[in-house]
Amino acid sequence: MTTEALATDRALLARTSTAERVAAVLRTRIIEGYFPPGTRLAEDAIGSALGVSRNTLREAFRLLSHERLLTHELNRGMFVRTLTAEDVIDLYRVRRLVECGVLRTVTFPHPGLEAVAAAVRDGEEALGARDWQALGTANIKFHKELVALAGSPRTDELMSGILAELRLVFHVMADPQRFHEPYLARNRQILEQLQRCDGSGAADELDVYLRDAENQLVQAFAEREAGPGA
Amino acid sequence: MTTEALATDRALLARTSTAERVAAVLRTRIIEGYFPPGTRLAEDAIGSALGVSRNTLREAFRLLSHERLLTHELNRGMFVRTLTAEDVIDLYRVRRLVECGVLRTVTFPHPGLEAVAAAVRDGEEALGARDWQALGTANIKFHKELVALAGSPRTDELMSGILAELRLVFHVMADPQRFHEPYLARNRQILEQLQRCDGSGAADELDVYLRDAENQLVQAFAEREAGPGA
DNA sequence: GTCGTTCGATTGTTATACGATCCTTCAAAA
DNA sequence: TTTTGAAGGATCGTATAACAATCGAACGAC
Repeated sequence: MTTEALATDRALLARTSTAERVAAVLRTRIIEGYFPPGTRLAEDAIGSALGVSRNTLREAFRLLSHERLLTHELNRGMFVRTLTAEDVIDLYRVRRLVECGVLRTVTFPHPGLEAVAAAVRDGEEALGARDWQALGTANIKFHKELVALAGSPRTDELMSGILAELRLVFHVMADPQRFHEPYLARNRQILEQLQRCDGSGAADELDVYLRDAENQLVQAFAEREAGPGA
Repeated sequence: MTTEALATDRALLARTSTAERVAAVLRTRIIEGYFPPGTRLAEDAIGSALGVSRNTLREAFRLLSHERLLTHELNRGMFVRTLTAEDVIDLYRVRRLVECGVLRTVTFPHPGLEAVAAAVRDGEEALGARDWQALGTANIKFHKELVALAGSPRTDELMSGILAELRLVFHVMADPQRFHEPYLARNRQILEQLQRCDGSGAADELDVYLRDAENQLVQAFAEREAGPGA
């Protein structure tokens, strides 16, 4: 009997520090919109509410600020990040660079395509059930699995951060949940191109796809700028 | 008189926190090899040596662990990251994806090429002066400027992290400083292709360039594995 | 030689304290 | 009226101390 088989179980055993658990709680709250962008997170208030000390909370804050979900102003504290139109543009610039770059390398029957297909199916089922929440989740999973085709831990982590920021962006949309709906059909089309080993064609289509989404979001930002309180 | 012109000076005024300054000191020490990979950084020892409290030091540790220069093991402390051959492979996978992806977009006279040209010149001057330290710095600057052509803050930061990790990798080379020397001529060639707006050709050449460097490093890792104490 | 126990060292976390900085308020001066 | 300056409170940045939890090594029992 070998002990190597247990190596994969190690991650399950690894306990998480208090700071990481606190960060997870705050991350969820921020993404779901409980703490809207611009909110100040006072150390005292949050710390006592969650029952952790300031030191531990600060460590959690630092974790989240590295994920770009919080920004830190010296002697002023932590704030939920407020993204600008320029941020959206940069986020989509990175997405086009990375996602399209990965797709272009798919010129053979890639085993990871099964996970991509699963994400597409999840999205289609969510559409059938009119579960917009699940649809958004499936769409994000689709793009995460696309990048995972590269088999690069660092690229995965990069994408994970980019998508976390994007969830912050989606909050500016009037109806964030339905934002993803029209892209569902295009997801399947890209999947089918990949299954035909036409990575280059898939990349070209994804490029247009991402430009469309970017324009849609930038326009939403422009409208918000025009009439914030209207 | 407008105040907008002063906006760029703001970064200079912004004081840095103690944790950031401590992180800067440790970062330098790690990169220069004073703390070799695998070294454990005890909170007490480092903290008292630098004259900062444990809390502040821990914030600095967290900064560096996010840069992947340190790894954190629960209840065991911080260690200088020890990279594996797989890390090298992944680092170069990301480099090919990002650097080549950026180059491929250069199909017009890009103003940022001046900075790239400056990095090439720096390298050539360093070679003439046989200043291997400066040569390595110039080479890293070359690649950083290549990526900067994308004009994307997030891509710049990603690349900055990748290059920091690479400096850790170079320590496995018997003669890290001269490692970069043969790539200098290829830097100029890529620059000239970019100046001819042949981004695609430059990308193709850089792809081979990076594969060569990767193989060289992976081989050095294999030799180190074979006879660590020889 | 393997297993269980003990013990010292180090980290994880909390609590407290004080100086530094920011924001607000309000009054005085131009 | 607008601007300037000062006082005050609130919050953060940092240091210090303390205790619990955990790890690693040494020791001893079987």
